[in-house]
Amino acid sequence: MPELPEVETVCRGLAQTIIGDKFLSVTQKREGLRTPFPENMAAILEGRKIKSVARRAKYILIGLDSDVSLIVHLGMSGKLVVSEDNTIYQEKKHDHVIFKTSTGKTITYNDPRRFGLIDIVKNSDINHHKLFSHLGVEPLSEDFTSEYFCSYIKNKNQNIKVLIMDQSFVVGVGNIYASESLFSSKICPKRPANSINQVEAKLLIKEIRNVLNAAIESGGSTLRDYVRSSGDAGYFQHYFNVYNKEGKPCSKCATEIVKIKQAGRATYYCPSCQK
DNA sequence: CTCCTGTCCTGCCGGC
DNA sequence: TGCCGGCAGGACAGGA
Repeated sequence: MPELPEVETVCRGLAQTIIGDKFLSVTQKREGLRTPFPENMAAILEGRKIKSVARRAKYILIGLDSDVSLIVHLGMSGKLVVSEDNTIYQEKKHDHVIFKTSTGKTITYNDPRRFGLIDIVKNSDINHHKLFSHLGVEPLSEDFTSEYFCSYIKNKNQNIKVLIMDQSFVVGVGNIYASESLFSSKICPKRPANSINQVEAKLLIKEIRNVLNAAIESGGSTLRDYVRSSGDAGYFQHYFNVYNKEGKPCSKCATEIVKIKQAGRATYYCPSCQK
């Protein structure tokens, strides 16, 4: 999926284009995705004005004037694309929900693998919502400190790479940025989490933020099918140091990048730089 | 508890 | 050329 930078990019794109619009019509082409769509979704949304667009973890929160929020998660392959030109909507394969707004925009939720989800929650209930209650700290917030890091990992024997992808520890870091930030920190992804000392924790926090911020600056990464809400591709993938680079020379020391599997997911690292 | 595996679904790529 | 296995940016349940 889109990881934090991609979701952030989509949110910023949406915020610039759809705030102030009203939902005119909502058409769903199926009953749901990973979970069923909310009951009466169209009735709840139609006529409502969009007040805000925000991100929590990898969730997009579209706040409405009825004090509820539309929650959208893009899963692995979801896209939320806005077209602004008031033209007739042309259905594409895997368009699951089509939102039309009062200013002639069409927002389509397209998701081939259907791992995403859409829900509607009262704003006052968001933090208690099943999807949100277990979430850890935002990596770009001040809550992600080395004290938090070190106390969390105390009894964790889990690989550090798997841990930084765990959304109950820190949110938004997915498979790409986990490998990339460990490379920048010179930390081997196979290290048990509780072997990370405070100096390394500080460095890793810094590098996670650097990598995420750099990716946001670049408009996210575009692999197979992620596109920004404008429909434009991001270009952070050109700056990958290790992700998808198996067998290629390390940018720092020219050692071949290695690919391993951890918790069922591919991990890329430089066996020479990362200790 | 902690940690790992399997699973949801479609599409794409590489190997044969 | 075509078929097939494996893999893909996530997250959850369930089991060891």
